[in-house]
Amino acid sequence: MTGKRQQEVVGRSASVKDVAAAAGVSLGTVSNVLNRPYLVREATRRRVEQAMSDLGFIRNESARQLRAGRSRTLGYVMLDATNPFFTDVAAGMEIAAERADLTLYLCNSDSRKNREVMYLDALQQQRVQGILITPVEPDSPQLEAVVERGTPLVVVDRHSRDTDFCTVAVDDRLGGRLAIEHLVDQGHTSVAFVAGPMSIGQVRDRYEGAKDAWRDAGLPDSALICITGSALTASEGRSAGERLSGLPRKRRPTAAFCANDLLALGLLQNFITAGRRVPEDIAIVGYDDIDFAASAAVPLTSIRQPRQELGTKAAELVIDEADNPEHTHEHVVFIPEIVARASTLGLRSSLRA
Amino acid sequence: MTGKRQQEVVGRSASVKDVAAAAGVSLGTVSNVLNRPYLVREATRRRVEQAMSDLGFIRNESARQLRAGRSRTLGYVMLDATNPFFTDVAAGMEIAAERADLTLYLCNSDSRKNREVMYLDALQQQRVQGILITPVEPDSPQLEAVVERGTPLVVVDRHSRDTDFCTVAVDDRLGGRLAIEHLVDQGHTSVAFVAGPMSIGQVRDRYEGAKDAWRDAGLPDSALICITGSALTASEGRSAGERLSGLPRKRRPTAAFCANDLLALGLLQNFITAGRRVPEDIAIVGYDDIDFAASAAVPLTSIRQPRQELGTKAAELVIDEADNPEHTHEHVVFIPEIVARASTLGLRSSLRA
DNA sequence: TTGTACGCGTTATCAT
DNA sequence: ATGATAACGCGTACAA
Repeated sequence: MTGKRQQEVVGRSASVKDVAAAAGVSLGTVSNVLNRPYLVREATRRRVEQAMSDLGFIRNESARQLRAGRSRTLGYVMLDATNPFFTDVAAGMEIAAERADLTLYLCNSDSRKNREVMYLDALQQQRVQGILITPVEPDSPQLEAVVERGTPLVVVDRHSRDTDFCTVAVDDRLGGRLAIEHLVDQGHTSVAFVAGPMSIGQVRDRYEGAKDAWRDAGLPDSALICITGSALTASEGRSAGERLSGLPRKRRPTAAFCANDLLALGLLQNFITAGRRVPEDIAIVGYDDIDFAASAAVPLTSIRQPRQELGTKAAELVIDEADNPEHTHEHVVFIPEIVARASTLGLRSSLRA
Repeated sequence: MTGKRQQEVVGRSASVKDVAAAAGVSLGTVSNVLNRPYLVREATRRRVEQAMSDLGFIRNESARQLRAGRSRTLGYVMLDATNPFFTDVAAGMEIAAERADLTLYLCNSDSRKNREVMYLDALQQQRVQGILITPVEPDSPQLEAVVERGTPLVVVDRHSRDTDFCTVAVDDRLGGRLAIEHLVDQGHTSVAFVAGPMSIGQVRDRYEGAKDAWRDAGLPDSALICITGSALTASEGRSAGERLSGLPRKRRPTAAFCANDLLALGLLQNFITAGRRVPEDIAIVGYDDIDFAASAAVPLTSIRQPRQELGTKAAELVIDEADNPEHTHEHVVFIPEIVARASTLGLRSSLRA
């Protein structure tokens, strides 16, 4: 009954040393209770555990890590935490992390290069076990530097020319193809591709896939028009709607394929406000199949990407790279699928569904 | 030119010791270059910096922290990373964190108590400088334990009976009042409150505020009906729509106030699909003013909460608690405001706007 | 201006 | 079964 201390007052939290003193055992024994409890006699163990709870003892991860040389955490540097797509990807990573008993920290670069670099530094300084990232720019020296320093790294939802790390992405070219094939199936012979910014690699890939399918259907290039914009947002979708409405009736497409769902939802809103009917006046296909696509005023046909699987696979790959000495880099490409809803389905077709 | 080493092969990354050897200086000099560069001669400093970059040296945060006793990071345990409201709050925190030169890690509890506890543990083990949290349950022993152990803690977007930590929230009662006052202004005398789960404290507060305003307007309690559901989601909103439509025409309210925007958007979708007009057949007010509210098929009137300011203030409070010995706990309550849009504004009113 | 020795909390090894 | 001690990488006081 003599060893008890209440040194919380000092501010510095209790260490194994304090626990040892409180329990009247040596420091090594406390360590054994923590790491190899089977080596410690029942009674002793209980005494130590009691002391730990009395003192509010919490292991110091820094000290463990300094000793062990590696940490028990993963970090995901995400491009945009407010985009549902990426939070769903993150949710997939959490599944794999939990399974491997690892902690996952989310870092939001907000598409800003300097923030991305800052988080990359912080994670490396913490000696995290692995870094997942959807980078602002997939071919950057900073990513190269991370792998050179030996931190397992996986690039998510982006392709890269770099082969020194794993990548996990979705086949955007196929996604574009699926969208157009569906519209062609529905009888459309004049379609607009609402692109957003063509500077984004994925947008270009989706467009390429769309063109492939268009040609395969034997339709003329001139009947697949491309409308570009400055961002992948709903407001850009609305202004794309203005531009479509401005076209002379003869040249106006009967369908639009949008590079993502936000564009598609903006477009939809614009048409409905203008008194047009979807899909009768214009059919719309989005991309990503975010949750809101299904609950839009007219439920949206969209290209679904396996967001969660994307995250899970990516996390599994970093973990493998960290654990498995035989690890070899993989470039995983997932297959998107089309989810057909009212925004493209006429009455006849929906009877089939 | 003799000291250079390439011991990256070993896997263990370069330490100050390696840098010192490579630069041909002592370990203390390297430390000075890092922490008090002004003490080091220009030429020496450059040599050391060169060595650091040659070796890809990265400071070991664990070692620093072990020495310093405190870390340079903050953690936010968020209730639901896929809810735009919380990601906006997080964005606000990032502003304050960046300003204080701190790193912010996001942790997603996904409304699961066990995950929340896991992250709380992890953050404490890392000895983070402070913890921000929107808890599953604001009055839990786990939160109490965190503050007892001396980690600065701020509860975000929740009230708590506990006074041992700061809280930052929004006046939900006032929000409810604003919504109803607006509807009464528009001439409505029969309104539905679409609640979702009444078990959530905030939903109850909003309802209370609504009732206050209703009575103040001299309207009978019976004309403000309450429709409950199991979640704050779009699909619950749709089924609330079904129930409203099922009411006999005489008892059917002319307006609905929804406990959040997702409910409101679901309700809106249901009515539009059924061929009803908003606001002519039914006016709708949402809550949160998420970005999508403005770009819905009928732009949604909503109660805006200062999401970002909420986050910034919360982060400032943890930082203060960590830095300032004079810190006293605050319970900050922000004021919501109404954003009137087409879903409640008839033609006459919009002329005024 | 530069070099040296010590301690932070934990863990593994060795000795008892 | 338990106790003593050296290391992990860094920062700091102090000595040179």
